[in-house]
Amino acid sequence: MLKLYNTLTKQVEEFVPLNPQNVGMYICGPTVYDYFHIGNARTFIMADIIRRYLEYKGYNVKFVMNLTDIDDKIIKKSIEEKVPASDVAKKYSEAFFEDIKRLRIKPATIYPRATENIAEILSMIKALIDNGAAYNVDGNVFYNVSSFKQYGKLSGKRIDELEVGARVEVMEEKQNPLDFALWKKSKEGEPYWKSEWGNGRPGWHIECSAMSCKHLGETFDIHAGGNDLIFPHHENEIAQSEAATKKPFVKYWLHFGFLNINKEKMSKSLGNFFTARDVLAKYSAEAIRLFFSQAHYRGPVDFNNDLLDSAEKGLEKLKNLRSTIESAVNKNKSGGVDPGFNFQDFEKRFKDALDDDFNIPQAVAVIFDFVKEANRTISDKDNLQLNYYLALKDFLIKTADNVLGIISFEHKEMKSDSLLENELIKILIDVRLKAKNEKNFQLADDIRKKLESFGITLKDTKEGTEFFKRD
RNA sequence: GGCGGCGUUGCCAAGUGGUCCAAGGCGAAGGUCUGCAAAACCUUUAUUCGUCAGUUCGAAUCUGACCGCCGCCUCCA
Repeated sequence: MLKLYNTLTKQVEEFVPLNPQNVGMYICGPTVYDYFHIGNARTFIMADIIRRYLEYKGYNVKFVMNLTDIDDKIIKKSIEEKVPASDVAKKYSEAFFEDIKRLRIKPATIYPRATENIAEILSMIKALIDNGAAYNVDGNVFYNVSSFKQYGKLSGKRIDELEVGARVEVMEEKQNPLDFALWKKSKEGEPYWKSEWGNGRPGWHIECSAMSCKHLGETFDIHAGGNDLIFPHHENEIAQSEAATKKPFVKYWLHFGFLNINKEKMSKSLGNFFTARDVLAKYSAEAIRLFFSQAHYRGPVDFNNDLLDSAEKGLEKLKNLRSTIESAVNKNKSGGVDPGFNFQDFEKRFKDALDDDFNIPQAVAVIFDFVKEANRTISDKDNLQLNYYLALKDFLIKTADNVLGIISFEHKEMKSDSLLENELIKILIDVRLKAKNEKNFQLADDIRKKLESFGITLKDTKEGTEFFKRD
């Protein structure tokens, strides 16, 4: 039974989807005005693992991630770069898709964009006005926060306390400083869409309400995002959606902890800003995923190169076992003994960990325990049956590959090995063997060292020399 | 000022009342195997969970105080 922490109730609750088979999940995607950063990557990866785990459990997940492709930051960039806002959005949307692919993030079921859903947005704004939750002031439409009695139920904030803070933008037109824009009147030269209130563009919060409703319905199961979105973004989404539909918006709210650099918030002004691309240039997607998987999704995480190095190193254990499995499978020997390995137990521990509010670090620990146990069995007995190796592979594909995404079997297999290259390596291995037999260890070691520098590792075993290529 | 989070071994980090004298990863030390390696395996590496006081038969886990760190309250994953 899956339990998860719900920000709305501040409690760990049993997960009961609205429909027993199908789960609707929405995550706030990027504003496409720049490359996304490593903190965004954490959110996307955590959401990805949660989604994959729900699928592992047999749910049919409809996973919706929006792209905010029109907003102030995009307009600002378009002015700076003297290109249309749509070009900025196009460029960074494409970069976004490249990056998430490299991070091995499974594509969403659908990626709705704000600019492609203006009609839905307008009709929701209209419904809000009709319901007395919004008002138009000279082409700007605002949400009337005081009209929604439950405003603050997600973030635990109270309207009267917020007003005292006096840090909210002062705008003459607003009835209440906390009211937020649903529709922004366009200024000269800005992109706009026509509406009954005049030319303008949608406010930030409304697109998520409108698009989640369109694709997941008025009430859906899971809404996720970074911690900082709790207020005001998600609070506003609730206010908009529930005032428009008069129905509960979301059943479970999931929020991810922040990524810090040396305990400080990452920001461009502090100069400690890393895009996901920067990090991918130095580290593998699997290492990045493993690194994030070793901390609980709700807590903060500190990011630096040493930690990524550790993760990359830890991955070696997994990759080495993969190599062992693959060379055993390739040999395809018949006979051998069945070590009586308890796969069910590991699978149960893996499930129990993730059922407990997605305790991904615990699930990773189970994987490493599994690796150790598998290696122990292999080093104990040298005549193991093929089925055993296939079962090891099957387990790792189901868990570490398909759910966590920290190792890939498919990728390895698809890597096109040149026949010529392999034959040449075999010749070198033969030469080295002769050298070894003649006790010419210097030559033998030299060959091994040279091959190593091309990423080819030789391993002497009882059954001869094997070689592995690093990814 | 309001709301929330955090402080566990050399580093990262899970655990939130007994089965924990605390998982897993990295690092370190010794050993097995090997011509030497690599990989793997074995052993060791927190009598202790920010501090103090309390509740309890029993606490890293609950309560209180204190110290330290951080986030949100404004665009932000």
